[in-house]
Amino acid sequence: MAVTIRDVARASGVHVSTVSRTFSAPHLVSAETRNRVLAVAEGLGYRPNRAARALTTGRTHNLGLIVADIANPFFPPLIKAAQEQARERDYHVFVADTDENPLLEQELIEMLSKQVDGVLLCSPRLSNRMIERLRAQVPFVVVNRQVKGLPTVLMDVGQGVRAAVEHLAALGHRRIALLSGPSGSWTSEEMHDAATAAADGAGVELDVLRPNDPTERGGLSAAAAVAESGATGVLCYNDLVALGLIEGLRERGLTVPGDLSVIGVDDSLPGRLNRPKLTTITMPTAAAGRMAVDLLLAAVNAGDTGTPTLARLETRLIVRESTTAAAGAPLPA
Amino acid sequence: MAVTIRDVARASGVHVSTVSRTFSAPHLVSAETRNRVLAVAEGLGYRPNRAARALTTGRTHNLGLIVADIANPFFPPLIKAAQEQARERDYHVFVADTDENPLLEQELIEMLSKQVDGVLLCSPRLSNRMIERLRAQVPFVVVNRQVKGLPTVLMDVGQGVRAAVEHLAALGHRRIALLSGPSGSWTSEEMHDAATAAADGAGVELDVLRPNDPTERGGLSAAAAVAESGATGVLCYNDLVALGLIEGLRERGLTVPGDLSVIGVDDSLPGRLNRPKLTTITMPTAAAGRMAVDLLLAAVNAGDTGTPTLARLETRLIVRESTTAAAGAPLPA
DNA sequence: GTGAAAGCGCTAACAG
DNA sequence: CTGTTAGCGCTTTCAC
Repeated sequence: MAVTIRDVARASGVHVSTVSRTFSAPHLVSAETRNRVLAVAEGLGYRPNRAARALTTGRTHNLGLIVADIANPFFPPLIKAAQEQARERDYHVFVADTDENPLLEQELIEMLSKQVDGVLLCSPRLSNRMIERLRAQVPFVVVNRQVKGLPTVLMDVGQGVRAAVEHLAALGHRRIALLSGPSGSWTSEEMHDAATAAADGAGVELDVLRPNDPTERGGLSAAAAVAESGATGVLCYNDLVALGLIEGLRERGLTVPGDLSVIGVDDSLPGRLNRPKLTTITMPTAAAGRMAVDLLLAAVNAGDTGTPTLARLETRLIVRESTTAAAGAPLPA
Repeated sequence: MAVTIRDVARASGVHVSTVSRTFSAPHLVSAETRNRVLAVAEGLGYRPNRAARALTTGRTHNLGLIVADIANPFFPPLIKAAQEQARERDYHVFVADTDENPLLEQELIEMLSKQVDGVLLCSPRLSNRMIERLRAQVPFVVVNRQVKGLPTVLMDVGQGVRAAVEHLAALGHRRIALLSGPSGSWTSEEMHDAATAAADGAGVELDVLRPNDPTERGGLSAAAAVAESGATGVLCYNDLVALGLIEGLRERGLTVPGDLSVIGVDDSLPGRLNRPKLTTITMPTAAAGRMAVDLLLAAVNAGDTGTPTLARLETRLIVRESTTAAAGAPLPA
């Protein structure tokens, strides 16, 4: 067995509770005793057992982070930022991948609930009803979806989408296609609404197309429909879809941005490294991860009272190389 | 407070120990009692508290997974596979990012050690000495580095590197550059040794160049050196470096594979999506993640006795579009 | 097959 | 400021 509080107490000639206090409420211990205990603990290599502590305090100092797909380049920066922020606040984080499967998501939440002080739900696939039922078991913060009454971190794609549509319109594109994402995706709905409004405002046509899949495969298989739509500008659900689309268009002899202008979402690594460099909408995923951790910790420590917070993070368009003036249209001044 | 074993006991008219057995040793309970307890537990929404269980059993059913950089596309598939494998075996996993910082790595291991049954160390930056010291606190499995006496999962880059060098030689490249990785990287050493031997065997020149950084920036800033080296074939530490290099070369008016052939390592998403599609060496990261979990669990359950295991996973060359015959050389039959 | 009792490592009143 | 006592939720002998 590892060294416990009892070993330290014995070796430093004090009672266990004094050792306990040395670690969890140092100011209640005389400097002299404290130093002695600390020295002994150090020497013995003592580490408080957090699980045991959790049993009495009711605080595990652990968080759960549940994402749909770790391998989707959208998530790693968020995961990285979240676990870093948590660590700085002395929390550890369980990361679990639901494989886009709502049932698994629910099961994971339930399994984890006893072991964490709160759960970060990123782009959950669970129904709102289910989420509201589960919240009795453990505090949540939801990222990238709006659930009534829960603290939420939203990345305001609408902003970026409007800018994107206006950008395309300014380049002379009169017909724009929107390759939207999986049904049930909050982001996809937001994009749809913002794009519709912006297209209306800019006086351009908007075709809404639905790929199978929020990945390069989805984009690839949507290429035919895009080509037939007559659109010269395309806004994609994410960078992966955009990259797949570009590939699919190329297979049809269409070039980007020569024949069509394409815009992605996420500002992901593959998009930045692609040729042409992808024009895209930034998603502040790292900031969202940090903010979500802070909101969760606040909810945990405040005991879930108070108005549920809603953090809206800004997105913006980054113009790179995959968009240019429509054929026959003059470059804007 | 959540519902405990005591609530279930009371509600089903049995002693707590019977409820306990129903969950942890069902065969010791009569079918009748068991069903009743189960039904009551279900109704009450009871979930065993794993932390409390850990206190008596000494098994947390948690694992730690420590990686250098979650955002590096090499890791997400490994993380995903590892946590999935763990989940199937009823384990949860803490994921922690060390930011390539050995001190942080050590601290994370120590903090996590009491809370997990074992730790997966991926591409650790810690010294061997330190790792050996820490192993007293918690069982390890090391991925992508060889530490004497510890269970290890290695991806045999050497294999792929030999194939890569031979591939370049067969295409008529007489001078090959190796853009190796950070010092202290086991993979980089392996690549170096294998490349040297293979170049020797194939009768081609090998230049070894050291980029700053195992990322696209490293490749970008190595472009000048590569161009000056006179090499017509380049093997890079990873896909990111390769992609950065290609970009840097292009800025110098050099095209790939027209002027130089470039090979990466990892078979990562950005490489697959790039144009030209990157010729690369597969790293079976997902398999490594699964295998590492199994080795760790075996070590944990065997009590760390027995010969430390060494799993060597195969790598292979995937020829895509970034390599072609050297200028003036005929395509091989 | 089930109950009683002790204890895992730690914290939290309560005394003193 | 420090020791005493009880107990967190669960498992595990040991009886019966």
